Amino acid sequence: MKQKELTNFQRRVYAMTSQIPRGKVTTYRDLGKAIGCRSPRAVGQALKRNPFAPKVPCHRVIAANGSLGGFHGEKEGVQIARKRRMLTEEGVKFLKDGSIDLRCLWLPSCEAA
DNA sequence: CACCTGACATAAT
DNA sequence: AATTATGCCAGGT
Repeated sequence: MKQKELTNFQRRVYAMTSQIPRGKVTTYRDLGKAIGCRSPRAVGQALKRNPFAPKVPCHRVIAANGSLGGFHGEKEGVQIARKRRMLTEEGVKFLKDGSIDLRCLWLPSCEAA
C-alpha cells in the first residue's frame, strides 16, 4: 500500500461507484461523465486501485461496449469470472455473447441530478 | 518535472 | 467486420 491519501478525483469515482444500487451496473464512460471526466481511463485507474475493496462495488462498473472490462487489474482470468458471478448473484443478466444486460444499466447522472 | 502506463472509447485503415 | 492508432485524464516512476 503506497498511497495513503486519496485525491479528490478518486473520491468522486468511489462516491459514484458506491451509489450504484444492487443489481445494477454502470460504465466507465457514464461514470466519468457524471463526475465531469471525459476519460474513462482515469476512472478505471481509480477503481483498479480500489482502496475500499468491499466498500466500493467496483465489480458493478463495466466497459461501455458491454464487456466487464477488468477486475483487480486482470482483464481476463479468475477475477473476471468472479466479477461476472457476483453480478449474476445480484440479479444482473448476461447475454450469450458474454456482454452485460443493458437492462441493468444504471446512469449515475440520475443521482447527480 | 518529464515520460510511461493503464479496469476505455472512438475514429481511421 | 477486425485491427491499429490516437485521444483522453490521472497516477506512478
